[in-house]
Amino acid sequence: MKQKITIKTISKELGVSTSTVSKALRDSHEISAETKERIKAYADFFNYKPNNLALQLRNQKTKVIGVILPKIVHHFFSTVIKGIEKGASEKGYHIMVCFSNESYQSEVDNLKVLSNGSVDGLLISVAKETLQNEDFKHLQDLVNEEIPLVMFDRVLDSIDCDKVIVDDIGGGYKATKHLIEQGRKRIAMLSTPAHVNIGVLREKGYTRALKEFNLLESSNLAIEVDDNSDLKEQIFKVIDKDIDAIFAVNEIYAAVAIRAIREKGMKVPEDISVVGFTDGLISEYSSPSITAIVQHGFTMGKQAVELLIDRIENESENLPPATKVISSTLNIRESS
Amino acid sequence: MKQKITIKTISKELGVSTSTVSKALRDSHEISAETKERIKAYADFFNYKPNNLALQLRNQKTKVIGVILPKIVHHFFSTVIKGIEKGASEKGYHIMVCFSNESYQSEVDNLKVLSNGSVDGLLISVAKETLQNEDFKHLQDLVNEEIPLVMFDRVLDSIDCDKVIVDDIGGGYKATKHLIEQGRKRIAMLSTPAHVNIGVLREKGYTRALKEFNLLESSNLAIEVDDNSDLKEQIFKVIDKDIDAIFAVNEIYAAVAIRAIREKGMKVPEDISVVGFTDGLISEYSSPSITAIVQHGFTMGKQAVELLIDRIENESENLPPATKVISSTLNIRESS
DNA sequence: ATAACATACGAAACCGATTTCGTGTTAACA
DNA sequence: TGTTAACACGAAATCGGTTTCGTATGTTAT
Repeated sequence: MKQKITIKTISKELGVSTSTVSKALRDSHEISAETKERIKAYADFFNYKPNNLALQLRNQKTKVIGVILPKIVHHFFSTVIKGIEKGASEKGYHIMVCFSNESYQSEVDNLKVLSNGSVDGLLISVAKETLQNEDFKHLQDLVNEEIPLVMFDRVLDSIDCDKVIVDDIGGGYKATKHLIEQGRKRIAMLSTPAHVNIGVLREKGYTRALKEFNLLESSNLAIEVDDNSDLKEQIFKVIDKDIDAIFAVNEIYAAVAIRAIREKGMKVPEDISVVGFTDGLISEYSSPSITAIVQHGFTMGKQAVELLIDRIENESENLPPATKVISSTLNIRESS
Repeated sequence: MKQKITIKTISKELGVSTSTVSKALRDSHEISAETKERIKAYADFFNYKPNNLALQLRNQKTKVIGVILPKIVHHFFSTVIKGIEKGASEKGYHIMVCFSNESYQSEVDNLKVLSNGSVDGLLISVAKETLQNEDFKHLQDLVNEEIPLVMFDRVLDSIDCDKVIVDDIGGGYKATKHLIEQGRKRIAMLSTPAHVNIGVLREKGYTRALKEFNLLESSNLAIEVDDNSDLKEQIFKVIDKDIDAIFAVNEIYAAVAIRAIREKGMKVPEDISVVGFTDGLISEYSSPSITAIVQHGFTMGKQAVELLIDRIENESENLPPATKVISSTLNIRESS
């Protein structure tokens, strides 16, 4: 990198002190008009730009927000990032993104680096491994150090900070209710293993809807999908239970379910309706297009970052942590 | 944020100088074993972590790489990011991600902020608007300042820096050749407007394949899709030209094409084969699943960042700029 | 003529680290 | 006993800015 021009360079060249240069560039009244002119002209000509690091160190703020995500190649999370970036840039902040890749150690490492002055605050969605480990010391430390922190999507009850979550229960309820209103009686659910929180919550909504319509006895066909064995085989078994609808905990399960149903010689939605969770490109462009619960990732990201910036800029107020719930909506398409 | 513990705090508390503390923590031989012990114990106990900003300012390097992308909610780009992050973290770097949202002004603004010392180098994929404007001053400035820069995917010939691109011509060629080998004779292509480079290049590959098999007269059915009017209508017109295959410039066009073909009462792949470009979730999970050119975004991101870090760490060598071409492969599925 | 004050600028501290260089103490050696 | 070297540590410069405070000069009021 070419040697950058600094205030010191300018001050030497023009025979003034660094304080004068600094003040002149910031248009201080302490400096005479002609001196200002001279300095500004010189700075302009040589394309002087103040060094960010120096400013950040001096001001004790970076205007950078750290974001730690479990993964990126995922429609929901990339939507969340977009929301975060939008909200951040609107308030003059930049974002520094790291990925835990669902790994506990990665999460800890990233946290350590980011929390050392590089950022003014952190946005975190916890890795799966961390959820399983149940070791949250790194996050508790953050809270203890009073570093502004907002958790989103995958949050921990035991950590005392602002949170933004999707209304998973409500989503599960809406999806199931929709199927019931379409006249479906035997509604299966493809859920996740119990340690993944979202599956549990969405299932809760599913059960609530069934209960409300007195279908708990006849329906209640939830299975926990095992990611380690073949997905389609597991779905085949569900189909064999003489069902007329499937509520899938995510888009991919829904897409694979449709394929499985067809392979069994049945039609969607005539024989079996399918509703997914997460409204991404698959739901939109597959044929038939898939009815799905929209998670509003963009809104979630934007709200999370706004909450965080609010914390950062109004530290003194010391308000108690808040939890925002982003409600989900149903996008009805061809599969139901 | 709670007042952070600094070297100065430690030095005051233990009655030694800051130099001693710094040296002790870095395990310098200049410091006696017992003093080291005392200082380390204290630092450990109060969870001392050196301030990143101070280090970065001192060392004149940040170990951060700036990334500017046109968009994020896009399978290809999120894959690229993943590759970038992987390559970066392997070498101890972090990434700072910004989005231009395809806007020229956004790109310029982001560039300005990042290039002021916050990062050691930059990775850029140019915004559409910038490509149209043909105003590349901001990028030329970067090169003039000798800030390490690697452009990827959407690159500019006129800027003298390292580049990583997808082999779009080869991809178009492979896709078309595959269709020809399946016995297709009248192959349509859904391309982009001429100012979008990728469409032009992929079309070049398409034409080359047709020429090679002497189908240029009979086939050569490329249309430029107009994003402002209805996509499906445009595809209907193409189908009416009595074609037996479609090569779509991206996944979405391919998915919509399949839907249009079905609505016309024809079958995929029996009546019309479809091949897409960009192998994302849509191609994988739609039914029929879509044969597609895999772009290897991950590889592209990883190679780009490795090229960049090489530049950063071996500045002195001053090698001439290189351009890497990531070759694409065909992933054959049900649609062809 | 002198006190009072505004003007225009510089010196120095500060943000939080690292590192070079200098120095006082002690031990070893001639 | 005097010289030298090793040891252990501190002072100060540095990275690139900002800001407080002090001060020389000129202007105005008394």
